[in-house]
Amino acid sequence: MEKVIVIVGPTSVGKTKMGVELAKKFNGEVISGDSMQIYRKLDIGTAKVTQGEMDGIAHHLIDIKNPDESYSVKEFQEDVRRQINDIASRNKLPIIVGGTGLYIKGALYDYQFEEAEDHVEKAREKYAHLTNEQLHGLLEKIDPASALAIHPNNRQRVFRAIEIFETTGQTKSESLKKQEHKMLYDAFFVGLTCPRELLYQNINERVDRMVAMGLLEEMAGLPENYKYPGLQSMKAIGYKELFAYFSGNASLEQTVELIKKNSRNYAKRQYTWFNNQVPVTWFDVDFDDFEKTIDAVANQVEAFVEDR
RNA sequence: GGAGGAGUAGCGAAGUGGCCAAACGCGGCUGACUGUAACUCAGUUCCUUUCGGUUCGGUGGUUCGAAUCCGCCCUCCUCCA
Repeated sequence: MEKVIVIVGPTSVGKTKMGVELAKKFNGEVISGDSMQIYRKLDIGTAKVTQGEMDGIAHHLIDIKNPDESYSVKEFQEDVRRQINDIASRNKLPIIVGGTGLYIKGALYDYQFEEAEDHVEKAREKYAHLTNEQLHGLLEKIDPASALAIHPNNRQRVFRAIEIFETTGQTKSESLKKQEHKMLYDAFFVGLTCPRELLYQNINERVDRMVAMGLLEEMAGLPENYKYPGLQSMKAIGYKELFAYFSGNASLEQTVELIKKNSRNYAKRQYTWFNNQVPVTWFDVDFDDFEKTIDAVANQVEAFVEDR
């Protein structure tokens, strides 16, 4: 099994920097595990690595889509697996850095996604008129096990479960049963963390910094066809809140506060995912002496890498 | 100094004699997650593991029973002086 380093954690803990530092120490290349940094032109709001921060380290899966394009776990899975093979074949260490839990897990575990993406919208339109309960009732008929696992109010997931059946002829629960839920790689998960209060403070400060660096201008400067709230890229925190501001329905202060809050909530969800979905080894980040944190992580990574 | 209004859980805000540990919203906390995932959804939030205990500015009453009624006191707001 290929050895892979994975750096995860909530937003604003220093994953990007850690990725670069480890890549330098262990002759690695970084693969982004972020669902929003794939988009070109969304730089400030996604806290995308800058050329300077990369410091000569190769970064993959960044800027691979335009903001009006969609992307999915399945594509990510394919892209990451290809990158891992590629990097490993050059005798370098693949280092996945990112905060998108599902994408990362989907790429490293034996998640299996069926083909047939095109019918998705159709199925969704077909049942658009149904209430949550009716929709859930429908799922209960075709896939009782999934219906039990998905809350009726979670319309999006109920839809998807129905779509899986209608487009593949196989239910979601059947599909899951075929999988082993095993990791396909020899991965070491480095989790970066810090006290909640400090994290929230960092997040708040970072949002202020983004605004100061021109977040509003970045959004305003996007081509018109990218500024559509329905786009996947425009679901990104830091952008989706801006629509209300530019249409005059929210003050700048309200908007900034909302971005901070959404970022904090997001950070919490990331914790929940990484704490419960994946075997993470957590490291406390020392922001005053990041070198110390790097050393602590590097020690364990070294032991992991040398153990072949 | 006078007139009126208000003080409810972290915040906002309902409640105006029993069904009130107190609606609802926000914020917080916890969790779920296999093609929108920076998405979507759920639970929880006075103390207590349970039994139970202590609350609705303070205090003293009325009442079988009070956040709700009465007296006094404190604080805040508006208006008059």
